[in-house]
Amino acid sequence: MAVSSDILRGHTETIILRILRSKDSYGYEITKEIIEAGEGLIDVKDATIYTAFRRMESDGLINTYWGDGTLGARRKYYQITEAGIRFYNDRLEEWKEISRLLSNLIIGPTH
Amino acid sequence: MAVSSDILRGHTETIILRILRSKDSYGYEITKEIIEAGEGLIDVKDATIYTAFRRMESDGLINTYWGDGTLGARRKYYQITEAGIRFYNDRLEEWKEISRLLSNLIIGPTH
DNA sequence: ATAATATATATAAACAGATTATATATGTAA
DNA sequence: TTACATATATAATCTGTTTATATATATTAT
Repeated sequence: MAVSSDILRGHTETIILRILRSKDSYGYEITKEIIEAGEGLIDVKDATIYTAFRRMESDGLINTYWGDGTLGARRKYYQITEAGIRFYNDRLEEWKEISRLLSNLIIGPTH
Repeated sequence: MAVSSDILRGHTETIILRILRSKDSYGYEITKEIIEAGEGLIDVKDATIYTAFRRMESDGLINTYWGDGTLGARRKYYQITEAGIRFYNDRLEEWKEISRLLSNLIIGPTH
Protein backbone atom coordinates (compact mmCIF):
# COMPACT_ATOMS: atom_id res chain seq x y z
CA MET A 1 0.00 0.00 0.00
CA ALA A 2 2.92 2.27 -0.68
CA VAL A 3 2.52 5.83 -1.83
CA SER A 4 3.12 7.27 -5.31
CA SER A 5 6.79 7.15 -6.23
CA ASP A 6 6.63 10.83 -7.14
CA ILE A 7 6.44 11.64 -3.44
CA LEU A 8 10.04 10.52 -2.89
CA ARG A 9 11.28 12.10 -6.06
CA GLY A 10 13.67 14.94 -5.40
CA HIS A 11 14.23 13.75 -1.82
CA THR A 12 16.17 10.57 -2.56
CA GLU A 13 19.59 12.22 -2.61
CA THR A 14 18.84 14.23 0.53
CA ILE A 15 17.78 11.10 2.41
CA ILE A 16 20.84 9.14 1.30
CA LEU A 17 23.10 11.99 2.38
CA ARG A 18 21.38 12.24 5.77
CA ILE A 19 22.15 8.56 6.37
CA LEU A 20 25.75 8.90 5.15
CA ARG A 21 26.24 11.93 7.39
CA SER A 22 26.30 9.69 10.47
CA LYS A 23 28.20 6.75 8.99
CA ASP A 24 29.46 5.24 5.74
CA SER A 25 26.96 2.78 4.27
CA TYR A 26 26.09 0.78 1.16
CA GLY A 27 23.13 0.39 -1.17
CA TYR A 28 21.41 -2.59 0.32
CA GLU A 29 21.59 -1.23 3.86
CA ILE A 30 20.38 2.24 2.87
CA THR A 31 17.44 0.77 0.95
CA LYS A 32 16.38 -1.29 3.96
CA GLU A 33 16.77 1.68 6.28
CA ILE A 34 14.52 3.89 4.14
CA ILE A 35 11.86 1.20 3.78
CA GLU A 36 11.88 0.52 7.52
CA ALA A 37 11.58 4.21 8.37
CA GLY A 38 8.78 4.45 5.81
CA GLU A 39 6.51 2.34 8.01
CA GLY A 40 5.06 0.45 5.06
CA LEU A 41 4.02 3.64 3.26
CA ILE A 42 7.26 4.41 1.49
CA ASP A 43 8.87 2.05 -0.97
CA VAL A 44 12.21 2.54 -2.70
CA LYS A 45 13.53 0.28 -5.39
CA ASP A 46 17.16 -0.75 -5.27
CA ALA A 47 17.64 0.54 -8.81
CA THR A 48 16.61 3.99 -7.59
CA ILE A 49 19.35 3.95 -4.97
CA TYR A 50 22.04 2.67 -7.31
CA THR A 51 21.23 5.17 -10.05
CA ALA A 52 21.20 7.94 -7.43
CA PHE A 53 24.66 6.78 -6.31
CA ARG A 54 26.03 7.17 -9.85
CA ARG A 55 24.57 10.64 -10.13
CA MET A 56 25.78 11.74 -6.72
CA GLU A 57 29.26 10.37 -7.27
CA SER A 58 29.66 12.21 -10.58
CA ASP A 59 28.37 15.34 -8.82
CA GLY A 60 31.03 14.95 -6.13
CA LEU A 61 28.57 14.50 -3.27
CA ILE A 62 29.91 11.07 -2.29
CA ASN A 63 33.06 8.95 -2.55
CA THR A 64 33.15 5.19 -2.81
CA TYR A 65 35.32 2.27 -1.73
CA TRP A 66 34.92 -1.50 -1.67
CA GLY A 67 34.41 -3.24 1.65
CA ASP A 68 36.36 -6.31 2.71
CA GLY A 69 35.67 -8.69 -0.16
CA THR A 70 36.93 -11.75 1.64
CA LEU A 71 33.62 -12.40 3.40
CA GLY A 72 30.14 -12.65 1.97
CA ALA A 73 28.71 -10.73 -0.95
CA ARG A 74 30.88 -7.75 -1.72
CA ARG A 75 29.76 -4.36 -0.42
CA LYS A 76 30.47 -1.02 -2.00
CA TYR A 77 30.61 1.64 0.67
CA TYR A 78 29.76 5.28 0.17
CA GLN A 79 31.14 8.22 2.09
CA ILE A 80 29.76 11.75 2.14
CA THR A 81 32.08 14.51 0.88
CA GLU A 82 32.39 18.13 2.03
CA ALA A 83 30.32 19.14 -0.99
CA GLY A 84 27.80 16.48 0.03
CA ILE A 85 27.54 17.93 3.53
CA ARG A 86 26.93 21.40 2.12
CA PHE A 87 24.37 20.00 -0.32
CA TYR A 88 22.59 18.22 2.51
CA ASN A 89 22.53 21.31 4.74
CA ASP A 90 21.00 23.35 1.92
CA ARG A 91 18.35 20.72 1.26
CA LEU A 92 17.56 20.38 4.96
CA GLU A 93 16.87 24.11 5.31
CA GLU A 94 14.89 23.96 2.07
CA TRP A 95 12.76 21.11 3.40
CA LYS A 96 11.88 23.02 6.56
CA GLU A 97 10.45 25.84 4.46
CA ILE A 98 8.96 23.69 1.73
CA SER A 99 7.14 21.29 4.03
CA ARG A 100 5.36 24.24 5.63
CA LEU A 101 4.44 25.72 2.23
CA LEU A 102 3.31 22.36 0.87
CA SER A 103 1.09 21.86 3.91
CA ASN A 104 -0.46 25.27 3.26
CA LEU A 105 -1.03 24.34 -0.36
CA ILE A 106 -2.38 20.84 0.25
CA ILE A 107 -4.37 21.38 3.44
CA GLY A 108 -5.41 24.95 2.73
CA PRO A 109 -6.42 27.81 4.99
CA THR A 110 -9.71 26.29 6.20
CA HIS A 111 -8.07 23.76 8.47
CA MET B 1 15.44 31.23 -6.08
CA ALA B 2 12.73 28.65 -6.51
CA VAL B 3 13.12 25.07 -5.41
CA SER B 4 13.64 21.98 -7.58
CA SER B 5 10.56 21.20 -9.63
CA ASP B 6 10.71 17.62 -8.37
CA ILE B 7 9.48 18.83 -4.99
CA LEU B 8 6.08 19.75 -6.42
CA ARG B 9 5.86 16.64 -8.54
CA GLY B 10 3.09 14.36 -7.37
CA HIS B 11 1.43 17.17 -5.41
CA THR B 12 0.23 19.28 -8.32
CA GLU B 13 -3.10 17.49 -8.73
CA THR B 14 -3.73 17.49 -4.99
CA ILE B 15 -3.09 21.24 -4.78
CA ILE B 16 -5.32 22.00 -7.77
CA LEU B 17 -8.11 19.92 -6.24
CA ARG B 18 -7.73 21.66 -2.88
CA ILE B 19 -8.27 25.00 -4.62
CA LEU B 20 -11.22 23.71 -6.67
CA ARG B 21 -12.81 22.27 -3.52
CA SER B 22 -13.72 25.77 -2.32
CA LYS B 23 -14.63 27.29 -5.69
CA ASP B 24 -14.47 26.73 -9.45
CA SER B 25 -11.39 28.32 -10.96
CA TYR B 26 -9.25 28.47 -14.11
CA GLY B 27 -5.64 27.88 -15.04
CA TYR B 28 -4.25 31.36 -14.85
CA GLU B 29 -5.82 32.04 -11.46
CA ILE B 30 -4.72 28.70 -9.97
CA THR B 31 -1.16 29.25 -11.18
CA LYS B 32 -1.02 32.69 -9.56
CA GLU B 33 -2.52 31.35 -6.34
CA ILE B 34 0.10 28.57 -6.04
CA ILE B 35 2.97 30.95 -6.79
CA GLU B 36 1.69 33.48 -4.27
CA ALA B 37 1.27 30.84 -1.55
CA GLY B 38 4.76 29.58 -2.42
CA GLU B 39 6.31 32.76 -1.01
CA GLY B 40 8.91 32.95 -3.76
CA LEU B 41 10.18 29.41 -3.12
CA ILE B 42 7.72 27.51 -5.25
CA ASP B 43 7.34 28.06 -8.97
CA VAL B 44 4.81 26.37 -11.24
CA LYS B 45 4.78 26.74 -14.97
CA ASP B 46 1.46 27.30 -16.70
CA ALA B 47 2.14 24.30 -18.94
CA THR B 48 2.30 22.13 -15.83
CA ILE B 49 -1.17 23.25 -14.79
CA TYR B 50 -2.71 22.86 -18.22
CA THR B 51 -1.25 19.39 -18.78
CA ALA B 52 -2.44 18.41 -15.29
CA PHE B 53 -5.93 19.62 -16.24
CA ARG B 54 -5.99 17.31 -19.28
CA ARG B 55 -4.89 14.35 -17.16
CA MET B 56 -7.34 15.08 -14.37
CA GLU B 57 -10.22 15.60 -16.76
CA SER B 58 -9.62 12.27 -18.50
CA ASP B 59 -9.37 10.67 -15.05
CA GLY B 60 -12.75 12.14 -14.13
CA LEU B 61 -11.42 14.28 -11.27
CA ILE B 62 -12.66 17.55 -12.78
CA ASN B 63 -15.26 18.89 -15.21
CA THR B 64 -14.87 21.93 -17.41
CA TYR B 65 -16.95 24.76 -18.87
CA TRP B 66 -16.18 28.02 -20.63
CA GLY B 67 -16.71 31.29 -18.79
CA ASP B 68 -18.52 34.27 -20.30
CA GLY B 69 -16.58 34.84 -23.51
CA THR B 70 -18.02 38.26 -24.22
CA LEU B 71 -15.56 40.09 -22.01
CA GLY B 72 -11.76 39.86 -22.01
CA ALA B 73 -9.67 36.81 -22.71
CA ARG B 74 -11.77 33.68 -22.50
CA ARG B 75 -11.55 31.63 -19.31
CA LYS B 76 -12.00 27.89 -19.07
CA TYR B 77 -13.37 27.02 -15.67
CA TYR B 78 -12.79 23.76 -13.84
CA GLN B 79 -15.08 22.14 -11.31
CA ILE B 80 -14.17 19.31 -8.93
CA THR B 81 -16.19 16.06 -9.29
CA GLU B 82 -17.26 13.57 -6.63
CA ALA B 83 -14.35 11.35 -7.70
CA GLY B 84 -12.09 14.39 -7.40
CA ILE B 85 -13.27 15.02 -3.84
CA ARG B 86 -12.57 11.40 -2.90
CA PHE B 87 -9.17 11.59 -4.60
CA TYR B 88 -8.34 14.77 -2.70
CA ASN B 89 -9.41 13.32 0.64
CA ASP B 90 -7.19 10.28 0.08
CA ARG B 91 -4.22 12.44 -0.86
CA LEU B 92 -4.78 14.74 2.12
CA GLU B 93 -4.65 11.83 4.59
CA GLU B 94 -1.65 10.49 2.70
CA TRP B 95 0.16 13.80 3.02
CA LYS B 96 -0.36 13.95 6.77
CA GLU B 97 1.43 10.61 7.12
CA ILE B 98 4.01 11.16 4.42
CA SER B 99 5.12 14.59 5.60
CA ARG B 100 5.90 13.12 9.01
CA LEU B 101 7.81 10.18 7.50
CA LEU B 102 9.69 12.43 5.09
CA SER B 103 10.71 14.67 7.97
CA ASN B 104 12.03 11.61 9.80
CA LEU B 105 13.95 10.56 6.72
CA ILE B 106 15.35 13.99 5.85
CA ILE B 107 16.00 15.43 9.30
CA GLY B 108 16.88 12.15 10.99
CA PRO B 109 16.67 11.01 14.60
CA THR B 110 19.46 13.28 15.93
CA HIS B 111 17.35 16.43 15.83
C1' DA C 1 -0.92 55.74 -32.00
C1' DT C 2 1.77 52.06 -30.49
C1' DA C 3 4.70 49.58 -27.73
C1' DA C 4 4.87 46.98 -23.65
C1' DT C 5 2.76 44.29 -20.32
C1' DA C 6 -0.84 41.51 -18.13
C1' DT C 7 -4.41 38.24 -18.88
C1' DA C 8 -5.57 33.60 -20.80
C1' DT C 9 -5.20 28.88 -23.09
C1' DA C 10 -2.79 25.12 -25.61
C1' DT C 11 0.49 21.53 -27.11
C1' DA C 12 4.73 19.18 -29.13
C1' DA C 13 9.33 18.05 -27.85
C1' DA C 14 12.80 17.63 -24.48
C1' DC C 15 14.31 16.53 -19.80
C1' DA C 16 15.21 13.78 -15.77
C1' DG C 17 14.39 10.94 -11.83
C1' DA C 18 12.02 6.51 -10.71
C1' DT C 19 10.55 1.88 -12.04
C1' DT C 20 10.73 -2.50 -14.50
C1' DA C 21 13.20 -6.09 -16.10
C1' DT C 22 17.14 -8.55 -16.16
C1' DA C 23 21.82 -10.30 -15.09
C1' DT C 24 25.27 -11.79 -11.85
C1' DA C 25 27.16 -13.80 -7.45
C1' DT C 26 27.64 -15.29 -2.41
C1' DG C 27 25.79 -16.93 2.25
C1' DT C 28 22.44 -19.31 5.02
C1' DA C 29 18.43 -21.96 6.44
C1' DA C 30 14.98 -25.60 5.41
C1' DT D 1 19.38 -28.86 -3.12
C1' DT D 2 15.99 -25.77 -3.05
C1' DA D 3 14.74 -21.42 -1.44
C1' DC D 4 15.69 -17.11 0.30
C1' DA D 5 18.38 -13.24 1.90
C1' DT D 6 22.31 -10.49 0.82
C1' DA D 7 24.54 -7.46 -2.66
C1' DT D 8 25.47 -4.69 -7.01
C1' DA D 9 24.52 -3.07 -11.81
C1' DT D 10 22.36 -1.16 -16.00
C1' DA D 11 19.45 -0.76 -20.33
C1' DA D 12 14.85 0.32 -21.50
C1' DT D 13 10.66 2.28 -20.19
C1' DC D 14 7.50 5.37 -17.89
C1' DT D 15 5.68 9.78 -16.53
C1' DG D 16 5.18 14.41 -14.59
C1' DT D 17 7.51 18.91 -15.43
C1' DT D 18 9.75 22.27 -18.26
C1' DT D 19 10.96 24.64 -22.50
C1' DA D 20 9.60 26.54 -26.48
C1' DT D 21 6.23 28.20 -29.24
C1' DA D 22 1.68 29.80 -30.94
C1' DT D 23 -2.51 32.46 -30.48
C1' DA D 24 -5.60 36.27 -28.77
C1' DT D 25 -7.60 40.14 -25.88
C1' DA D 26 -7.25 44.08 -22.34
C1' DT D 27 -4.76 47.64 -20.12
C1' DT D 28 -1.08 50.90 -19.20
C1' DA D 29 2.75 53.84 -20.45
C1' DT D 30 5.32 56.62 -23.79
